[in-house]
Amino acid sequence: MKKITILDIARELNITFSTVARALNDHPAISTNTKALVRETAERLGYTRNKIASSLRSGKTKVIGLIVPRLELSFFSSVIHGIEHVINANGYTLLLYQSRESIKREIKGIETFLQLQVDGIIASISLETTSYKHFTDLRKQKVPLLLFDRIIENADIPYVSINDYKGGFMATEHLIKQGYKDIVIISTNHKISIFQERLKGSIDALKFYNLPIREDLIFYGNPSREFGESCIRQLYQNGEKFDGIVTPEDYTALGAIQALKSYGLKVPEDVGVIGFANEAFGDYITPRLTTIDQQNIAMGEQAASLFVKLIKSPDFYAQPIPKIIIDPILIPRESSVRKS
Amino acid sequence: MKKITILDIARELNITFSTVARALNDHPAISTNTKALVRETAERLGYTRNKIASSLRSGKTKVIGLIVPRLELSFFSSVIHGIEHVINANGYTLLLYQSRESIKREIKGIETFLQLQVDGIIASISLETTSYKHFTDLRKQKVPLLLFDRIIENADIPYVSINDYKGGFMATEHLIKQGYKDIVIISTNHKISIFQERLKGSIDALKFYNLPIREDLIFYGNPSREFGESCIRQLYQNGEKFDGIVTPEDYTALGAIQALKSYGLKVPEDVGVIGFANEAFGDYITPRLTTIDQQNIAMGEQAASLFVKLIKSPDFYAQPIPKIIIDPILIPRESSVRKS
DNA sequence: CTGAAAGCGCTAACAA
DNA sequence: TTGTTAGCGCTTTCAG
Repeated sequence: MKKITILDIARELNITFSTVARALNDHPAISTNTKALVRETAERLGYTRNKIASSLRSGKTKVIGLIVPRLELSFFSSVIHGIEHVINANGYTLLLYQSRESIKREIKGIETFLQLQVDGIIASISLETTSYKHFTDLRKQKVPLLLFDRIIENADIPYVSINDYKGGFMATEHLIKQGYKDIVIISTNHKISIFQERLKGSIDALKFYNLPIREDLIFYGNPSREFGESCIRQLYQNGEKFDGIVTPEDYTALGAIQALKSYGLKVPEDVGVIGFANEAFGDYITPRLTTIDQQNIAMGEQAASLFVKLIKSPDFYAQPIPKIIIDPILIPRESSVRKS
Repeated sequence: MKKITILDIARELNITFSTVARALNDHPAISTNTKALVRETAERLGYTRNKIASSLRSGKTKVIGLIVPRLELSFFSSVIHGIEHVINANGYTLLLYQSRESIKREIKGIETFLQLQVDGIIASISLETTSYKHFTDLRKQKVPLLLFDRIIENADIPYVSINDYKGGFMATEHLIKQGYKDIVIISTNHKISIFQERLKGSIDALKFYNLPIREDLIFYGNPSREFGESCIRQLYQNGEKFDGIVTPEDYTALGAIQALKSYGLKVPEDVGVIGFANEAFGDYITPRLTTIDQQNIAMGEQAASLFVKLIKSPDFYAQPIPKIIIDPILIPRESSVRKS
């Protein structure tokens, strides 16, 4: 079965293919009658528009490339939900690429997208990414780029993110207000700004409430269940006194809780734990995990809306570069709330 | 900054653009010298191949469309991991579309993919899907299609799946062997074959071990946490005697466990529960959830490998249609193992 | 080993 | 309101 083109439809109706093209694109200068005829014939012959051809000609693909670190994090799958919704509603299709936290793959993804002539790229950078050339180059090439959550600050690239400083502050403040005093801060050794901001927020919260900043209670590592466990192990082995744990994200918190349990410590009675990101599993575990919500779907929708808006304007990178900062929300659950 | 094309490179080197094209495609009839020269110039000028143009000409896009119900299920994100790996290694790119369990969106996804001239489609059907025309039509149009996990049987479409009958049997048998006797089977009201097979397997296990099949202990609904809870609530309200629960997937099992807990019943002491799919959260909850693993990554890799193999053959739908059936694996964890 | 030339299916400017 | 025509950037056949 040969593929049907506008030429086939034209031949069938004894008109030229450009009339057919116009009819299919709902061009105002075509009679309603011809349009109906063309549509009907298209339907009957089983015509499918060849977007490749129209993209080549028009220079627009109506495809947006999306780079996320990994789909396994429910944060990203929810954001995608939001993005996809808005993007599709505006006639765009999403092309997805996972960097798997590798800068090499991130670069590969951008390359692939450029070859495919995507109309723009939305991305959240990998944990490994410390050099930003592959992103700043896009700006030079005038390829629309918008970052979300894991953003690059001061790069004149539009972004949507949460106020991570505030999130860190809120998380720590929450533990303090629940009466926890010796607070361990688990942070990361990644240079990514969101984690740095969260850490700053945590430290400022301690300061604000006149609690000492103890370097021996601050950990730096690769956020993960394993790292959460290992921090608790170290604390335990060093005989440190502590009763609260602030983590950079929920998996680290999960690991911490599991390790605490294994040492016979009760959460939240003996130790309060708070995560970050509101991963889906946090609501299922025992005790249910207190965390900071990043308004995932809203973040996705706002990112996509902003992107769509900018891409319509004559210069995507016109000054000032818009930056949307969303407020984090504290989700208090069992892991940090002592039954009084 | 104007986009660089092979013409620019040709002009720069005083050769024709067709030589440049051949050089870039590593054509055997081009001297190593010219190739080097062309590559170097391409690099220097910042050339990016326009895949849209080459796709239009060659009729191949090297893009595979993937339709999954939803990314939030870790089963799908893991399978995607496997698929992406193999697909990329073979020079293809993945275009992702979520049906969100809606047949309407599923059809929309296929349409989008066809317009984009993807080289083929890999899909797992939505729960809502009972009519298969949009899939069987692909076969008629000779568009390569491969299904995984949620497949359509007897449609002459290649697929990769697990032996769901065996999975259902194993799950039920496991509970029986653990000493549970009054076993509730939660199934679904979806027509999808995988759930039907699991149910059959469960029932046959009861038969095999000479346990009665009690229709009042079989539930049909929409697999979800809520449905799991509601089944337990009904059982409780009806005063049914039961001590084992087989579920169609892990979220239903999660709901069941939570409801059981709320009624003061202990899992696994009073009631044993087994899930299906080995969702990531199952390992985090208390008690840790016994489940059936579907070898997600392997499934993805096998699906992609088979697809790549078939797409290279002259006729994708040549008889016999290959079907790969993977063995399910029982993952015994706390929710079904009584400490003796 | 390289060049010339046709054309993939569509959009859009210009004519009529 | 419709037709004519020229490409978009590349692949590929046929010549040389």
